[in-house]
Amino acid sequence: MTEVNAPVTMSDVARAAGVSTATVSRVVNGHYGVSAHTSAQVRSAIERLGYESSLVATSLRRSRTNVLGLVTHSFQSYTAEVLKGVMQALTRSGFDLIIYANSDLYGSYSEGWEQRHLTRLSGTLTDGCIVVTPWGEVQSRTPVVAIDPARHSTAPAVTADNLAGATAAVEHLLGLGHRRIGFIAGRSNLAAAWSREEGYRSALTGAGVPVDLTLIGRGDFNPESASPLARALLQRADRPTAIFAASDGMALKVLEAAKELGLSVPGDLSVVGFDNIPESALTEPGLTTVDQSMYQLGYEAARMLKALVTGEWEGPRQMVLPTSLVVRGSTAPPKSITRS
Amino acid sequence: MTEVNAPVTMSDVARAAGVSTATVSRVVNGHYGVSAHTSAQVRSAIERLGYESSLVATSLRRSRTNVLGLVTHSFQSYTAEVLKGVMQALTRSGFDLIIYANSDLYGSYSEGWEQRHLTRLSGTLTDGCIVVTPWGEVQSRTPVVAIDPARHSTAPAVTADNLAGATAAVEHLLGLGHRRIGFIAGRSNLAAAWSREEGYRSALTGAGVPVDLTLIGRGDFNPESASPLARALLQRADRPTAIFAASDGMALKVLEAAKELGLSVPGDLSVVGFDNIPESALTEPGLTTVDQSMYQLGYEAARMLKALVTGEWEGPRQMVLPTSLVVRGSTAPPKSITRS
DNA sequence: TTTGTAATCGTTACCGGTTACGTTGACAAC
DNA sequence: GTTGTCAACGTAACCGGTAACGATTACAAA
Repeated sequence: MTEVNAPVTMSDVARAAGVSTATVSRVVNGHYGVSAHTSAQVRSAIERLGYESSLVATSLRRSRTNVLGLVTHSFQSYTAEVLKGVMQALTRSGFDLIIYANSDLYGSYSEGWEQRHLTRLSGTLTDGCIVVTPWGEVQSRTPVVAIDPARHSTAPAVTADNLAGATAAVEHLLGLGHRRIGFIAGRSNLAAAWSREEGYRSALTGAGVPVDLTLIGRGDFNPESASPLARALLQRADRPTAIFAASDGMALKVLEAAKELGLSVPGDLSVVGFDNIPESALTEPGLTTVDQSMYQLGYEAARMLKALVTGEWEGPRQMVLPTSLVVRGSTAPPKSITRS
Repeated sequence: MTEVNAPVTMSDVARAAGVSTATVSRVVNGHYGVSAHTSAQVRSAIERLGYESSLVATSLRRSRTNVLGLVTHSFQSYTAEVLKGVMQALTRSGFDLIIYANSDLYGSYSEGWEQRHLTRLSGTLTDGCIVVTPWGEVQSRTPVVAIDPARHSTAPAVTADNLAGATAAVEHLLGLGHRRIGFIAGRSNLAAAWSREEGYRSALTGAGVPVDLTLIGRGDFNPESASPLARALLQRADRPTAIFAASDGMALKVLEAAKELGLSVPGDLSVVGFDNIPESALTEPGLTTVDQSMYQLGYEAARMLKALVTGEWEGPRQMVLPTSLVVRGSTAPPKSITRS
């Protein structure tokens, strides 16, 4: 890297080409009203000086920047998968992507981060934003698409079919013969968390198993939040024979807790997660989970945002993507039951 | 989301509080020269209107923004792992992160992308940048740390010990009894690609095995580039008994090609990769590879950049992190050899 | 030759902040 | 009473671009 103290600006180019900055601007943006000769002069000066327009200055003055934003609270496996999908959807679209992530100055779960980030970017920098797991409603001058939105949100959003997924997961456990099934919930203001709990409840009810509130632990999707909850459930005299966690990150902590307590999985305890993050396939045994294709979520969100920005979107503004159960080694019939 | 057409600006706050924008700015930035009473007035107005400073406007005028940048050419597993490390290092550091990725308008491998991105950001938006796998030297007003830099670069950089890793990988194959070992190289202008090839050569030479240039395929780290090369190697009459690919992405394509040609791994062919991306553990059989902790690369790069920006860096400006061989199911002794 | 029109290009206000500088007024020292 | 000092605040220039508008010129038509 070479340190350069004087960045080359548009007026440098203008001076070198012997024209005004307005003309340079016209050349750069391909606007009407520049003679071929002048244009060539300017282009040559740009080339010679290595000029590149400042994203900041441009976006301050202009409404359209051809940059889409993505704001996220933290950066984990989930986010990474989403990002891959977003990038795929944006390839050769003419839109660049800016991802903004904060350094958590206000603490891990400071409310309103999505609004703060959004305001800082959306003022001018980006033409629209994707918000990953927002906590509430947000305001913005430019279109916003949420991935895993807050409950009761009517804003554009892409989400997985959490209800069906959770139902399938619990029905899988019921089918294996489990009746005492614990649940570790996610942050309740997220629609995803709510739907997954709803799936858990309806599957039980559908099978004629009463919902035991003491078997429900209140986590917040943060893996660490699951450890004490899992331990509490597993140290009960009448411990559940299976635990369904609302996210893989939390499910992995359940596996950890079981190991610490000397319980074998799936012998003494079956565990099911939700998300199908890459890590869930690497545990021993592999984690049975619900796949929600975070890649697909990102891809569809980006596609929708792109179209909203250009004003071409015609489909529904809320999209639900299918989920599927992935059965791995962490689930088996409970010991006390012998299935035919 | 609610669409709002008038974003609240600093002058809105100033008007509401009955002061000038200069005073608001002083309050926001905690500068000297505002009475407690006025300050309270302004703060109240900010709260009431929900004002948030525009990152763009601020960075245009100011030199310091407390935002670090990361520019990358594409977004794959490798990048995602790096990002996790970067975010970890930046947690509670007071620096936010902006990731800039382009949409590939100029084609997948347009030269000079890193300089273009950097110039657009570094003008003002960021205090410094991490560049992931740059193709050449870059110029910038602000500090730049490269991850996997170009060859012969003397700029600040973090890289894995590619030479040792590649040597270990090939020695592993040699130890299993392989003698005809193919190699699929990476993009040669990257130092990483060069070192990995150097490791391949020196391991062979060290074992008294002559380097057969026809066994070396020239890839570019792009997974797709490996497919035809792998097929070419495997369709030879005297096909190699093992292939070492300079990246996991390419190694996975070798596995694919082998499968298509009806070759069993590791029975007919051993395969070794480099990187240890999550996917490499999920294949059947698992891919033997060299772990380079991309997480660690990101973490250290961010740590270095942070210190360079604040002027506190004292260590060496080029850092090499250790690698380790991860043996999985894709390597075994060649069929013709029986080891004692 | 005069006039109209369109092409070309410069001037300037502006985007939303920051900051150098100037102004005001309160208070203390002379 | 005058002067000096300093805190508190406003004014205006500025960052690097964009775009509305006005000015200039060339060329064709009258």
